[in-house]
Amino acid sequence: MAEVGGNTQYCGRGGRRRVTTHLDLEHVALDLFTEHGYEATTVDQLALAAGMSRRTFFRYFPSKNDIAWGGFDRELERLRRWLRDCAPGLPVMDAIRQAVVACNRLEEDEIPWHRKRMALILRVPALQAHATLRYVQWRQVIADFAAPRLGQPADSLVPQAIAYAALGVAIAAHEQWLAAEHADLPALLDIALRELASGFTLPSLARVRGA
Amino acid sequence: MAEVGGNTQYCGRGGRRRVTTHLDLEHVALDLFTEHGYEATTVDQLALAAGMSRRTFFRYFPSKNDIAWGGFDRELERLRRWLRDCAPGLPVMDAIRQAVVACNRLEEDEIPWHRKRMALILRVPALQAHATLRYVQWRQVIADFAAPRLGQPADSLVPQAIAYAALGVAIAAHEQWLAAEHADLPALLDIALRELASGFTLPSLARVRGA
DNA sequence: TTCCAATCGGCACCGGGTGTCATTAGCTTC
DNA sequence: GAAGCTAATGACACCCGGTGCCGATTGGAA
Repeated sequence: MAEVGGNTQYCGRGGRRRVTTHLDLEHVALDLFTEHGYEATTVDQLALAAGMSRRTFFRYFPSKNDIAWGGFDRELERLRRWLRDCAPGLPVMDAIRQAVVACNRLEEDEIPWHRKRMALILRVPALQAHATLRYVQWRQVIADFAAPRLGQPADSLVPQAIAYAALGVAIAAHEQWLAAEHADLPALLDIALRELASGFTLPSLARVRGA
Repeated sequence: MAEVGGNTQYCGRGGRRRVTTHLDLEHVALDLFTEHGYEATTVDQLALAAGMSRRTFFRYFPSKNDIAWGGFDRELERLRRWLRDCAPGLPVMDAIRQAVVACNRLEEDEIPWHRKRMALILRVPALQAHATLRYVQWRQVIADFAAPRLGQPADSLVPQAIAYAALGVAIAAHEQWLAAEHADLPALLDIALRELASGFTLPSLARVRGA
């Protein structure tokens, strides 16, 4: 997990060159997954398609489930920085909303890959389950931000509840984005997180419009 | 999955008696898990301890991960009924809070088993991940309740966000309960769900007390 | 050229999960 | 009480994901 998403072409001095990169392997895998289905694609097939042995595959990714999480660590770091640098006077829930929305503005050419990734993560049961283990870190970022502002430990009830709730509504927004062909992810996240911050008592446009 | 948690001693006419019940098997398994650890306990050992073959074990539970979910379907049904029967004028988030709190009042002699169950589900990574697949049904109950009151489809953004958020804070409350020896689960759920309904803007006792 | 370092490949092995099929145990009917 | 139906059981063979181990390869550096 330490080096997942790392560049990899050549690092330290000495040693053999790596036969491919995490990113290449990820793209090969995502293509096979979307074409034949996740479960139906075996690790042997992935390794074959990537021109490596099965054993070597597991040196690139700790498990088949981890392939779809390419740049996740980088995204986490972005979110963490955004929250660290936001205005001190900003209410906690506003800060979280703005940070999450900002960190989900994707570049145009990344969108197709991101849709593939999210389609897998949100719809394949095995990945849906595995995602939970990754979300732990995401929640930690939120809780670590909220806790000092509330004057409470990060592992206490309210910061944890905020982290869980924020994650939940963010996932719900992602699902809506995925379900609609040309939906606007940041806009959906903004609505969802505003609802959350209001305790779902917004007599808002969103509800009238059926968003 | 259809019959998990079912009674099972003898059902239809004809045929052989089942060698044990789901509940017995669950208790045997929970004991072994808490004694030797979840990962370290193989299905072969479970089957042996329960006096059945490995193959038969998988006729009682679809997977090792499902053992800890004994009465979950019944709990879901309880929650569903509670929400169906609650006062029509009650605000959505209040109804959800009251229902969840009510459905988590445990009988004294069930608490030790429930703590074992939840310790596994919330702390063993494999089960933490698997739980996600069970939570889908829980969220569905919430979304199905909230949707008509908001005049929206159950699969639209706000009902889904509410369901995800409610689930999240409920899990956070369960974690606090598990972490403290003699904590009061309904009380923690009540606090967490009140916070949620207020958008985490409560200047409340909970925060001052550090709950 | 030699040495070192890191990757790669192959192999054996483990554990969860499934399909198949013969066997067993019980109830019902004659 | 024997035949017949039904359903659960047990044994076996597989598949697949994942890991430990070790020798073989491929490069840079001394």
